Amino acid sequence: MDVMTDSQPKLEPAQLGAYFALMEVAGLLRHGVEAQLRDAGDLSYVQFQLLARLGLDSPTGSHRMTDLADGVVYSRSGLTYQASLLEQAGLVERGPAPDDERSVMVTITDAGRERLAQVLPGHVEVLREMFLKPLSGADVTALAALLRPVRDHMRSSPPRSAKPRPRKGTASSR
Amino acid sequence: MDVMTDSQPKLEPAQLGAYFALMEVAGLLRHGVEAQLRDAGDLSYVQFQLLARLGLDSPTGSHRMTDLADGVVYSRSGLTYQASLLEQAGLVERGPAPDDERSVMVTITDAGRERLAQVLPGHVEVLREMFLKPLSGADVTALAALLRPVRDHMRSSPPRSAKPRPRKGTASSR
DNA sequence: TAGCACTGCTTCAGATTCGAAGCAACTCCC
DNA sequence: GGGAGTTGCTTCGAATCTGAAGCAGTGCTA
Repeated sequence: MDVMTDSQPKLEPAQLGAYFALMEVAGLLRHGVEAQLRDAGDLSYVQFQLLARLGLDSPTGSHRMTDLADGVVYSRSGLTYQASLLEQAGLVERGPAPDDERSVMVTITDAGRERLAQVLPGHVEVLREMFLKPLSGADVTALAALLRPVRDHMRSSPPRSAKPRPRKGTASSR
Repeated sequence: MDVMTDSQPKLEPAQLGAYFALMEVAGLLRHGVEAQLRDAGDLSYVQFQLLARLGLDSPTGSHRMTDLADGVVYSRSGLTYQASLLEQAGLVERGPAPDDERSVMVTITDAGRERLAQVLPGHVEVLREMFLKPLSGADVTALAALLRPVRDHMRSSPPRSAKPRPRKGTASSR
């Protein structure tokens, strides 16, 4: 529009509106879902996401830790923590990966599937009530179509779970 | 299979897609923004949101605690915590409200405005880079238009910050 | 005006989160 | 095959978030 389109510090109202609405919707939705999950099955949102990813997404019911972390956004250490909790609760099992000794395969157990089935209907209900209610079928499709490219873009540009690790040898040599 | 359309526990793929994409985009975006804010001005996301709300949204630069909490989604106690931190840092001031002795008015200070101005350009930059880049102008408008009604719906249905407080008198007696 | 329920905020203990550091397995290149 | 660098996960300490409980001011009613 004007001289420089590159770094002007202001955003269009629509851009700001989209940003704030997005963050607020996600926050409120997460809050609502979290409460339901706690009531229905004593699961945190993260734990539910992990179970869902294992139980619904994966044919084998297994995933590597890193793959799970990438999907759920959380830090590696946070994932380790939650995976431990799930394992203690008997909802998942952790074992070595067949082809890479470093990796840990997380597998959902029958109890895990059961728990998942137990909370899913209520989860969907909350989703419908809070999120989907004010949207038409076309709206939902449009929304998904708009967000998907953004997600893909975000996934690729910053190495989400692999930060440039500081060189081991602190020496600046070479 | 689907005798009843009301409570069937399954969602359309588009619905699930919209849901997951929404949550993941919001999560990744928040992550990115958080890192930038920390680097540029040593602010957490919440602290930034509070400052932004005070400095940009409000003509007077003041808000009641509760109004802030509603906008930022977080729990009341979390807000108290963050407000304390901001006050310690000299970025806001807390004082009594003129007409209600219970309320606490939070006001942004000059230092707060300065800090806000300091991080804003970078913040916008991250937003553009992560969030707005894959979207056309029309896309952004459409996205905002789709999310706004959802946000309004969520804001109204559950009294977000006013939970039905358990009666003081535990006695169930009449 | 006294009594009583309600609202606004804070305090508190516990749970969850993160980044940095560390250990072990893998890969590449000579 | 040996060594260096890389990757996968865990441990650790510190910061943050949350819900429940508590204190104080307000408004309504008799």
